Amino acid sequence: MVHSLDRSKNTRTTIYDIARIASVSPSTVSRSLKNDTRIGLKTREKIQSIAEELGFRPSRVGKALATGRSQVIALVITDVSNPFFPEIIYGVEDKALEKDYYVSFWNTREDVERERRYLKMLEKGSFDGVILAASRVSQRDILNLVNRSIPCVVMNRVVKGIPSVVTDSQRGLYLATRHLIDEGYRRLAFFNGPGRAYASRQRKKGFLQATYEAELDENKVSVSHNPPTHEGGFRALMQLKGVLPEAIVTYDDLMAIGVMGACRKMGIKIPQDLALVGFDDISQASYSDPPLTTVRQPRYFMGQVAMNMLFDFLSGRRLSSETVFLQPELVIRESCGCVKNEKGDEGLCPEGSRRPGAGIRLYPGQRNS
Amino acid sequence: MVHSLDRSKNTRTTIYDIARIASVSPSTVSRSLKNDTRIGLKTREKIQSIAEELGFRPSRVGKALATGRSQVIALVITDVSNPFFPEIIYGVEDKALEKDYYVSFWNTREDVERERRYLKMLEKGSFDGVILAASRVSQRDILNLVNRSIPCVVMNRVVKGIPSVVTDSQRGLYLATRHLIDEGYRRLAFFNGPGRAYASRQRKKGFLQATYEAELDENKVSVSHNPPTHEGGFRALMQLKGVLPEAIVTYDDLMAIGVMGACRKMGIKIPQDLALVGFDDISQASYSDPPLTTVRQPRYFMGQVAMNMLFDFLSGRRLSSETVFLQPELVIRESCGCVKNEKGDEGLCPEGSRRPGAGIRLYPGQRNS
DNA sequence: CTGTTAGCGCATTCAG
DNA sequence: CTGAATGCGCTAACAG
Repeated sequence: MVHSLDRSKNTRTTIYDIARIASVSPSTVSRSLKNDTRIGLKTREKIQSIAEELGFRPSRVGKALATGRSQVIALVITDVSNPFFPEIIYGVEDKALEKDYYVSFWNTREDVERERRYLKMLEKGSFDGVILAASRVSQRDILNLVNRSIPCVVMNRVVKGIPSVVTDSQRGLYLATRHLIDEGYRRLAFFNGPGRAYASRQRKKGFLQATYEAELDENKVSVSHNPPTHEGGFRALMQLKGVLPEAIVTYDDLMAIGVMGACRKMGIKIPQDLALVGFDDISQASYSDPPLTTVRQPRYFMGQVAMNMLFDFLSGRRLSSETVFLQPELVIRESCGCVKNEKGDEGLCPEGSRRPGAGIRLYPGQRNS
Repeated sequence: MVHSLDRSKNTRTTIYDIARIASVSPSTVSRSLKNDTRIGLKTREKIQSIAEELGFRPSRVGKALATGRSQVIALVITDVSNPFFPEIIYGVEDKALEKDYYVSFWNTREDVERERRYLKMLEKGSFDGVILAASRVSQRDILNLVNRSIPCVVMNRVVKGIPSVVTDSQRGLYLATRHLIDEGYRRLAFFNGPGRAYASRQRKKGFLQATYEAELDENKVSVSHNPPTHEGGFRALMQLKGVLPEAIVTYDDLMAIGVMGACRKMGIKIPQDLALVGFDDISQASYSDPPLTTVRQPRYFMGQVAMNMLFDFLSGRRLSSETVFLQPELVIRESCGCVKNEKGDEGLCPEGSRRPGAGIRLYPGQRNS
């Protein structure tokens, strides 16, 4: 069926075009396309089929102007090249797309000034909300943003008064340290991240908690602060003085991989001479040499949770500022020395072992699919 | 100075508010804020200062509806976790932000169906243009998208009739292979990527060109096709039969790193037993063990160029469908065995060596900053 | 140099 | 069950 509509040039088809063809009013079209039951079934179907036929795509911009909602949220991260983020991004994206939302990324590149500039652009911008997946600015800056009335959820950090989703990394580090102690290691070092950051403080607590509990000799336990990067780990190991620890836990996997590099250079064998445990379970962790024992954060799930919280916020369903804690999980591979590599398949990445968010169930009403 | 404006609640300040306060018409405000010289300097400044004072942020949505431009472009990539993309993304982003454009990412995750779905969402959507930084769909699909009248630029691939920006990877592979031959290697293997892809065909040509030129014994030269991943490289090496080549060139750095893993496992020493050259110069290449010799693509610059081409397109300045070829550069490190590591500083990432787009100057009117 | 007016595409009262 | 009218915030053509 061909309608007498001028689709000749670049002019987009609107609900008015459809209205004209269907001999109804634009509002009827608008309602029908949303399947509003107030419109008779016949008209509704008729209109929908016409829309289909014309390949009608509603203008998000028109809609945005009318509703005051752009259906776009902003996701602030530090750096797309950081392997920590992809899974978080996918979690956010998948949830967003389910509700026909888009996500726009903002890479601060670890630059506080840049982040501050971005936040300024975001406030009262065209975004319905913001997820700060990694933020280095002060709490004040964040609260400022929020007071400018843009809904916001933060991740990997707790900001009072703002909904947050974090992994309980104190517990994560406790688990890792405890495991090492159980395996008989006594001389332990924790290569922590930058001192002031929320996660660093939590992880340090977890580390110390485990060592205190086991009543380890304080002289055999050390904590240092380093950049949370490959190079940070490399340097930290090279700069060790005195006796080599029996085991090292690092703030994140990138550092652990840096430590591995340094050990290769120094002729230190992992895990024979040194046990090593990381944090995050980035994908490289499973094909490093040896495969890295680490503490997994349920990143994909975290992304989903954050997006859901933002949706709740947007729909006014929940204006709470609760913090959601997700549980980490110790992933034992070979670098901690308590698993023998008999099958000899290290180096290949066991897909099954990194199902996003597997086994975590803490956020009320959430399920892992 | 305090104006009698009700800023009590969530209602955003508009040009009408400013107009009222300044006792001018909205259009005067609109013009003044764009610094339109038709408006008297005094009024302009007065209005600008009022806007400033009120913290006025123009609504992109209103503007979009009025102008038919959303100031958002879509960037289609396969996977944020692929280290190939970050620099491209930054190039696009930086250029976009300069002109107050936002970029929205679309991760196809190497899934052709997903990509097709995305392209459908993009057509006539709320985007001013699309950059396909990595596309796996057919040319037809792409041309379809474009015919739906959304400006489009493709990268890393040449599509007839569409502006493209690609690295001359035939030349890249020629340079790599030629270098190995010059260094005396004669038994060469090329671990290529998937056979059908544009880049694979080009790179294979470059490899063969160099081997023909040097009149290498055909029996000592081999090409295989593999997934362009860490695992693809790992597997390719494990599956080698017969005599180990003296040197291997891989389709990309990820594969090369996979090869390194396999070699460690097999007790093959690089570069003593085997020379290795990658492609791309991802950041890991400089801190692998040993540091990887590779062919650098000017990715940051490519991103900038693509964004600029899209802008040209949008402003109607150039509707050409030219293909821009950028020149690759051979980056010699240690894995090819022609540089001795005397300083012993491998493992650290030499920042200076990866300045984005350094030294490339091929796109007319472009400069590297 | 500045104001008036009329949309851009859609959602949403309020009527009927 | 449906239509008319209005407005979201801004731009731009047309008048002065």
